Amino acid sequence: MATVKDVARLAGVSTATVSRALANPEIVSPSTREKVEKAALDVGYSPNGLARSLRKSESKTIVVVLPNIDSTFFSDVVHGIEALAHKHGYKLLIGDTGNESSRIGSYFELFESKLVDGVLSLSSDIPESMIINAQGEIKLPIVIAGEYFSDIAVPTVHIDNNYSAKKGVEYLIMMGHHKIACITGKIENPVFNARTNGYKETMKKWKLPITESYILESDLSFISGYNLGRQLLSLKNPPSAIVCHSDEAAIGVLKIAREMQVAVPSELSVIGFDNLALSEYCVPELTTIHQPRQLIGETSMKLLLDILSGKKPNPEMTLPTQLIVRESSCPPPIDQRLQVDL
Amino acid sequence: MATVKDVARLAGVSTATVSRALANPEIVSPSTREKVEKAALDVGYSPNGLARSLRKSESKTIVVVLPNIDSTFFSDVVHGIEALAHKHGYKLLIGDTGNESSRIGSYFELFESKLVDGVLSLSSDIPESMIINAQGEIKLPIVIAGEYFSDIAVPTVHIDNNYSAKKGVEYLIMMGHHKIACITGKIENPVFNARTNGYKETMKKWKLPITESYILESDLSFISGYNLGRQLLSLKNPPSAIVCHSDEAAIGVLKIAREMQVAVPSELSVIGFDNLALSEYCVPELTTIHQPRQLIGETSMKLLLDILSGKKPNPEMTLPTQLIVRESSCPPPIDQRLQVDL
DNA sequence: CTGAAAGCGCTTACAG
DNA sequence: CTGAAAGCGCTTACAG
Repeated sequence: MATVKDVARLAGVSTATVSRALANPEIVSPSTREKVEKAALDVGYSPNGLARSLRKSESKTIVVVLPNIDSTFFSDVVHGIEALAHKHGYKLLIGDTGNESSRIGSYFELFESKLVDGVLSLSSDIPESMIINAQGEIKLPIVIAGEYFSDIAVPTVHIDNNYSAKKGVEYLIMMGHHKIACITGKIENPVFNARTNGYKETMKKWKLPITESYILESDLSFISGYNLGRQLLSLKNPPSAIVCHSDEAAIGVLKIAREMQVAVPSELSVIGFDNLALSEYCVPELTTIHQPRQLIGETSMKLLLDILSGKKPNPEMTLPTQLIVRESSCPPPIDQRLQVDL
Repeated sequence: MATVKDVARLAGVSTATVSRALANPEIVSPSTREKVEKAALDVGYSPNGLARSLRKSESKTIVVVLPNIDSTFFSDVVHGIEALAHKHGYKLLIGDTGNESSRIGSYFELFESKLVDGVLSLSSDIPESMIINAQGEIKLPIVIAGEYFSDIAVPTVHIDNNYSAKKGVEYLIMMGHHKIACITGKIENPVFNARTNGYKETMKKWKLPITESYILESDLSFISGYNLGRQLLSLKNPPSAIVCHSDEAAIGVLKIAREMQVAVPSELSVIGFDNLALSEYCVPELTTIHQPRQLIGETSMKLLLDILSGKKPNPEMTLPTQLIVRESSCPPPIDQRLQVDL
């Protein structure tokens, strides 16, 4: 491979001039610029990015830590990140943890290794020690997309998970539901913890009982929704509504309901979360909470870009969600309806 | 940041010894090894990956070029790649082209820049000039997951798209269908070209007419399936079956059929392609062609790993597909049935 | 506007 | 088993 040296020799200038002519054409004379450009072309020069990064101490790369690249949710967010990153000349390294938090550490280490300039984490269950040094300061450029609770203001982009979850439950209660079950994610994940609290707080607010057998943890996949849906519908006192903290789980519930001949929505209301494209294509179409996935990605990347360029970023950005009412929800059967005093 | 120099000073050895003690512990004396390890810990040493890569001329990174990270199909393949790459110490750079082939070039250039050791392309419409040099040789470690037609044997991992498409059409014909439409992808993409040929060849083989208005190009999204499905069902002579070259498009067809009150499968059979998880969760459950997505990813990565380690790889690997019969297909109404002489 | 020189941090023949 | 030295390919103060 050709190097600056080869170009310099052919153009009859120093390597310093080659470097300048290629990086800052305006600071060399037009005639040398031309000579260098021609020589670079002739020898088929292409700069060694490793050497450049080593010298400049910047890799122009960031790592996206994500729990699971399979998930439509995350790939949409990554798409948003990618769009903005590319525009600013940043490359993206995949930091898939396969849902094992043990692998998170190795991706954070890429920063110490100078292989990435920063971390954009879509995982929110990160040990504090990875982010904060002994003096209690943030030790690397990082933005977290998701909930993160800490004494230190780590820049975070998220939706209001608590409030969004409440909206769904409240909507059901307004229609007269009171036997409302909840299929959520791993409760140690701050995102699902917040949503589950939203569910509980709303039930409490309306003086509705919180039944343990109505609150189910899962991985929020199709199959989990399917299995836990069966579990709920087999209860001697089954719910009249199920809120799911993912669209996939909700669609799993839709399927088992059909198999068990429980009519949705007339006998059972089902609500999802995310508003994935497919939520509009299932039967019945899914009522769900819309999350601006691509915007979450873009906004996180924008924040990280700010940090990287030395600006003080907003420490926290909350993006709006929206309840999308479609066909999978309606008031419960008359005999199960709750009279709410407004 | 601490460097080898700092460790060397503290341990009282040379930088060469530090490097050896850390990379090949067995070639230094136990006592020095211990000193170095302790010193490294004390100063908080972490090796500079850029310097190492520059020196060793390998980045331990490969770029995954993919048309569209949003797509469930591709993210499953990437998942397979990731699993194996991680095991062998390789990092993955995202090369999302956002369906614009113009962006492919910049990802291939990462190899010249020494930023990646090879390319794993999930895009198959790559200009030959990016792969082959003036002497007609492959100029970089590359594996293509998908169809690639060339005089040069570029290592390729794929399914038999032509044959797989045929299986679906033949299955419909066996049941008596003859008015079979086809919603495919961009025909300039070799993958969809092969599938469409499979469709046409099967029709021809059974002496069935190939109707231009029955063959529709699209981006294979939900919405395209929905729109093109309407177009087909509005024809004065509508098809009794539609084969779609993605599950999403098939699910779009399912939706418009429902809205137009065309019963699936009794009045219309629908077949998808890919066997995404959701194909089992739609209504009716989708008959489709299974593709081993994760295996495609793993196999491609394995091939690339072989190339990277100097082995001659299999130039081409064809992975099996499978027709999965579910609820969305059945024989056509009696009056539309074709009598096939076997 | 240009060149000589230093240096980013590592690894590896070479010599002992 | 260990050290001195070179070098990967670039960029950038410094001096002119």
